[in-house]
Amino acid sequence: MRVLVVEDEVALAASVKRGLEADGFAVDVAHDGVDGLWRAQETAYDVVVLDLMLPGMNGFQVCRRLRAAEVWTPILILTAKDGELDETEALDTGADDFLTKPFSHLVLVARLRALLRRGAPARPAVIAAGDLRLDPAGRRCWRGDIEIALTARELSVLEHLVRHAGQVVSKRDVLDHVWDDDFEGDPNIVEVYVRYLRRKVDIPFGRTSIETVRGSGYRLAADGG
Amino acid sequence: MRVLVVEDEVALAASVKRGLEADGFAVDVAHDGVDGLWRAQETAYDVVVLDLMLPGMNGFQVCRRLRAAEVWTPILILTAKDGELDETEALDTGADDFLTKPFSHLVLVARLRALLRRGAPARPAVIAAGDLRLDPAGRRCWRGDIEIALTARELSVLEHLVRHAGQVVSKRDVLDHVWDDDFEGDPNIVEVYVRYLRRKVDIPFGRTSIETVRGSGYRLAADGG
DNA sequence: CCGCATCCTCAGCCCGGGTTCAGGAGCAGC
DNA sequence: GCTGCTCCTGAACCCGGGCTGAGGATGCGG
Repeated sequence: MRVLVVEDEVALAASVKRGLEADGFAVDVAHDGVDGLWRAQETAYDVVVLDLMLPGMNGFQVCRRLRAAEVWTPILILTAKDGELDETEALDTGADDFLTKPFSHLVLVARLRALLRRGAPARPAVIAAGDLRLDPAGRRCWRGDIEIALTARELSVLEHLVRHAGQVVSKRDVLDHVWDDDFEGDPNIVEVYVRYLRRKVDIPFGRTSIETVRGSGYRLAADGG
Repeated sequence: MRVLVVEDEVALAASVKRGLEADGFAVDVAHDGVDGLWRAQETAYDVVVLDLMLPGMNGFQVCRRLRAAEVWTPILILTAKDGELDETEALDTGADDFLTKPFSHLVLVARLRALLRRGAPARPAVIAAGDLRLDPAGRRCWRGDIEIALTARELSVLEHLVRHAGQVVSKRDVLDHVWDDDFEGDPNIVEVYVRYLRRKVDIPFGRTSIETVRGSGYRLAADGG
């Protein structure tokens, strides 16, 4: 695991480096924002530890620039102040976690490992069944290269189907996962949305990805039909 | 995707609910630990967001109880304090991730999606007797590589036979396991379905996997015929 | 305020398939 | 072979799950 530590306080940087190396990390250190930004772009680090207060370019800027450059390496922000503003701003700039100084070595390692466990955020985060792709975060959907316009509900229903591709999901199941607790309407709504979906993702392409399993529910073909 | 938010601060809960709904989640809210525990057990949520500081029962307790009750829904813990103890303890009690308040909406959503992505890996769970395979969850059946279309009843009957392959199962037994308790119709129905099955899984393949044991019942050949 | 997209309701239709039934075939004992 | 079972088989009935089109309600942007 390769870590980049961007920290201008030499003593602290050295201490962190030593600690992390003892825990089996390979550690590089940058002492200012510009250098940190450069290294983070040039090298495929598994995680970046980024101080906020830096000479030249501060942590926020580094973070934003990295994300702008499509670098999605997990970033843990270090902040001296315990200001709410710092924290929210840090996370809004695309950081994945933050830690307030002073911090214990144990916590730092725990958080780094947590970030690593999650792995690179795989920003697109699309799920797929065959050539039917779906980006839950971006609320988009494609059949092959063709993007399909889906409404929020349609996409939610399809998302649930894609996440269980190959398995039969009952209408009750869809209802429970896509609609609120307090939905007490006509369960027929599921059939209606399946129909909407078929009209958009199957029929125009001459496919049959959403199969009806009479008496049980629906099944999205694992290969997308 | 169905989310349960357990959070006693009404304003925060409402804000989170609104935010998540805008991102296409179906959100239920519980305002104390007892309610949260109850709902999380009763409903198949895809993920639970759990505040630590709760009236009645705190987040740790809720988390531990859920795991003790064999509920493995991913849990994201929210903590106000930035205590080292909180974090490690949270992960020890079976939580899957934690987030320190205040947090940005973006980060919350990103983490929830990360948890969902890790979600249940869709186990195949097929049962078989020789080259006769059957996927109870997917409601599908194959003889070798050839898929066989079975109706719900047919598949239920065959499933019971496959689960007892090599043993004789009586008609009464099949009736009891496949049909409702209150079924008081013609027991001949079992014979009828055995016939349907033979027509689909045996005859076209020149096999005899379902043997009649006169006076006792039927036996599915352990090697699939 | 109007128009449009989205979400949901409703009622009618169709057909798959679960069940029943009656008669025929096969097996066992005499 | 005859009798009395059990089991097989084909056809017919009919219920209800699933599909569909139309239209009302709601909310949002212009």
